[in-house]
Amino acid sequence: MESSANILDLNQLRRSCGSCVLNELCLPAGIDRDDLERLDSAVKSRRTLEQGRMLYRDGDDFQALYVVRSGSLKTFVLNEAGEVQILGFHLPGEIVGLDALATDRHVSHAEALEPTSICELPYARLQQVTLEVPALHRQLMRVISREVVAEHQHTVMMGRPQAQEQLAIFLKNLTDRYQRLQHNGRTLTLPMSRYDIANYLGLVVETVSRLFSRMKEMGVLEVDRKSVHILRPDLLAELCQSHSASSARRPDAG
Amino acid sequence: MESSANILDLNQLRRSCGSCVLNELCLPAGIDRDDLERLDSAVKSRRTLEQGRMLYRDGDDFQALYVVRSGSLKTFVLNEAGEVQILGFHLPGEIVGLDALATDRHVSHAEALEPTSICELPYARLQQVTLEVPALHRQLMRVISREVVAEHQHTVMMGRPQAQEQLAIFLKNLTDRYQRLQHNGRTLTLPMSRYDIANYLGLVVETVSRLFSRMKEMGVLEVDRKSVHILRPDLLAELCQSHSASSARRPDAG
DNA sequence: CGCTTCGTTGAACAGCTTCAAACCTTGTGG
DNA sequence: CCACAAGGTTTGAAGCTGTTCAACGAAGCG
Repeated sequence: MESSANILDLNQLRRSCGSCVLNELCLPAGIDRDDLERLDSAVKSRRTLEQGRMLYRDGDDFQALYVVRSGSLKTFVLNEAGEVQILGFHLPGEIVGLDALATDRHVSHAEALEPTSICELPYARLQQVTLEVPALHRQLMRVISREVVAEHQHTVMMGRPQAQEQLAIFLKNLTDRYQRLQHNGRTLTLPMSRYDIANYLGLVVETVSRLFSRMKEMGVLEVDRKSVHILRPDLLAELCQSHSASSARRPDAG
Repeated sequence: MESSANILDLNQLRRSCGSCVLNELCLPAGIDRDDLERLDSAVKSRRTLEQGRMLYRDGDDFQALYVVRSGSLKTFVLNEAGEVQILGFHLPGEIVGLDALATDRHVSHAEALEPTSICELPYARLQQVTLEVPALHRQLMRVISREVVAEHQHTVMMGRPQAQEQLAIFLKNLTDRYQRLQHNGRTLTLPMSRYDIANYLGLVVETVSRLFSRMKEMGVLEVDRKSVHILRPDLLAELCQSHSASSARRPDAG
């Protein structure tokens, strides 16, 4: 097909599948090998994207849900003025495309942040299989619910009054997610730009850049462009806690 | 059961049902009267909450999904420091409880903002009915997807750099939602406090209060405590547009 | 090698937050 | 019924954090 296919590493794919939502879509639901193979052969189909390529756009017909196999995506919306708001970053094993279930059209954009391999789940076929394997329905709901909860975390992050806290939570969340992919939990290569991080957090790029520098000075981490090494996970965790004494403490406890 | 039941007005309930997700759960999916009645009798069960009462709490077992019939809810999470982050306000016809599908436990709180009537959908029974009426499965997915999209809108709102823009979008969104409930689209009674609004937008209460005052001075609206009357919907719509020339304009259009 | 984009740093500014006080509403108990 | 308490709301003044504007360096790409 195209040369970007060789970039993909088979071992990485195997690692990805181990933590793939597809896996969770089947295994814990008491599905036997027969059904699993039916699912596997029926709905899987691979697809690769170069950096910067769109998986889908706002307005596209809904065809499928997608699971990231390797690489990463960002999803975002544009307003009338052409301003971006990034909704999420999606790592291997994570699902995208749920936005289109409501109206049969996508209402956001999905773009590859790096060379990325995608597992496509044509919805018509997926629906058919969930009909034949009812336990899958429940599992699919679980996966979707996780997406809802993940967005809650994004909200919490954006709601923090201190930018440093926001970035700390962002980095902690990212390391946690990469750790599940059996990466070294302390070193990560950010697939997204500073602009993307800033936009995702509701900040400007200068602020994010300064915060990285400040955290470096504090000895929390080392940064060199896309590469981040967490020197003091304990300090990072502490920065995730609020240090402003006020801010929305709960009035009553029950 | 309890005296709060008389607060509920039958006409209002009828209005609510007209725009209820349950309605959309059935009608447009080509479900016949027979199936519809099966769904209706199987999953509906009413429940009322006084102001300040919890529908569910973080950690509660997952029992059911809930649809607001009348009144309103707020959902929120608490961090270790006891700080609140409000995730959403939920008006008649809207669904809550999806957060628990992933882990079979709720990971957020839901509290009544006013005397509120709830339609409970015990998940076990709902699942059974969706098994018998496959078209319902698709409809349920639509409803959930709408929830995802609604959270995207929350993200966009929080991502705006100007507080005034945030509040304008918030008010516009709220009037639009009440309008679908066949209320007068220009007058609304806010069920939530200024604190709640501020927290939802990631601001402090003083800022929200000042913004209301400023919008009043601008002739956009009239405010008296919980009561808000939109005098100039056109101006409000304009305030929803960004007036800061910069902020995340898209680099490329293709 | 020059161009463009991304990232970093500095200085000035603006807007939101913080702190403080007063007002109003609501509910409670004398 | 009124006084008081408690919480919600508004307004003012000061401070600070993040933004804006600007410049520069580094990396990626033709």
